[in-house]
Amino acid sequence: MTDDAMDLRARNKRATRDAISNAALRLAIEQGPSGLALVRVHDIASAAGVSPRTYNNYFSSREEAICALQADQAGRAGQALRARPDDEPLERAVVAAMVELYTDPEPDRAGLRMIMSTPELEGEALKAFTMAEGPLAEAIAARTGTDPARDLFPAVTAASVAGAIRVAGRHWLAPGNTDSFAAVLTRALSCVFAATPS
Amino acid sequence: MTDDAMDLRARNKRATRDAISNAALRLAIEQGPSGLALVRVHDIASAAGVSPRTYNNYFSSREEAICALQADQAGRAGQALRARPDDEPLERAVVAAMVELYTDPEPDRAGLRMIMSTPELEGEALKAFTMAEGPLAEAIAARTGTDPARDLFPAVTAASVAGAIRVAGRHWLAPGNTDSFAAVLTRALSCVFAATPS
DNA sequence: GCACTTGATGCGCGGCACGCAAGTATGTGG
DNA sequence: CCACATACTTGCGTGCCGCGCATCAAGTGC
Repeated sequence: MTDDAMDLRARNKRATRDAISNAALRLAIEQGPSGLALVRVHDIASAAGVSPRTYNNYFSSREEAICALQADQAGRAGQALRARPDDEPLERAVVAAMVELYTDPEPDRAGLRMIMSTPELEGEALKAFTMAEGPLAEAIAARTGTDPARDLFPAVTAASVAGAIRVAGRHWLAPGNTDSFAAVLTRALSCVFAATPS
Repeated sequence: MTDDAMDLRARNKRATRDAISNAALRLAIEQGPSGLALVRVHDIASAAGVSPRTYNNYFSSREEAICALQADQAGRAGQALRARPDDEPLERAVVAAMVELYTDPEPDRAGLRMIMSTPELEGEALKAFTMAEGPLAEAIAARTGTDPARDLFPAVTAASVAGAIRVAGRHWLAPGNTDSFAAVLTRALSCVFAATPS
């Protein structure tokens, strides 16, 4: 899973991918939410030290490039839950897995704010989040011993968890908030498992 | 709210908007999920009896045009919940409101399948769904008497409800399913309010 | 070292979003 | 009934983008 576990080709590929994605996010943050249109593909590519043509060998839209890191992280949700001990009850396992996933490291406020305050980027991030629901639902089903094909519980819970993470992010970004993301996330997730106001 | 409640200008505007959006959806269905790229703006416009330039006075992307109907419907979620009697308990009110919203009329299988099996359209629909969560959260907060600024419950629940509707849609489209959408939707929503497998 | 695989790049085409400036239909006051 | 104000439609031009194709270079296995 680490760099030296893959051959040179794979490492270079990941390196350029990360370079492009980091450059895209950085430029987007510099321009601010209102200036997304000013972030040209050419700028991203040259900031990443790569040709424009190469840029879209990796991404087919600016939004995709900017949100790639978020997408990768969300994609690990399923495996994060599976990594919890089998005998842990669902709620505890979900909270622990998601807190671990989103606390290492603490999310970048500027990047998250940029994404969540730009409709086009939010849409892209949303897509990534939703893609992650499938594996997460399977992990939940495996843990609860339910059949995803017949029972809607795993899928609905996965969607709820994803939604809670989004809500937590939004609340964490709210002006004047001082709590750690882990704290907010825990509060949000507790709402999923308790149908009454906290 | 009905047609004759607005002046001619507004009625014409809505008429062309609907014409464009219907044409877009129809053409998309004809081409199927894999052929979205073949649905040109020019085709949509001429099918709607309007110039290409007018098309993007209303929509700035094919996806937006195709998903406009879904988006409008989702946007009514908040008001649908507010329309329920004040003394109705939350779960009952939510289920009733959403079933009413999504059963008049029964969703179009072809359109829904088209959208949910095309990543780009799914992303657009997702965005529309998420936009509707805000008003829905406010309606939930008003009903439960909680403060949306301090308590995450309304927002998380709104997100969960939206997620449940999506899951219901996906399950309803699954091959071999014979239940009505209302039935599936009710089952999915019940998962939101019960943290244990049904 | 050599043939093969795979990623990077340059070029060109078709398409799209959108600003701008008429042209035209709709609503209003005299 | 008519002129004026409003705002929707349309054509045109511009700049940017996604992507197929052919080529080149770096990496890999024998």
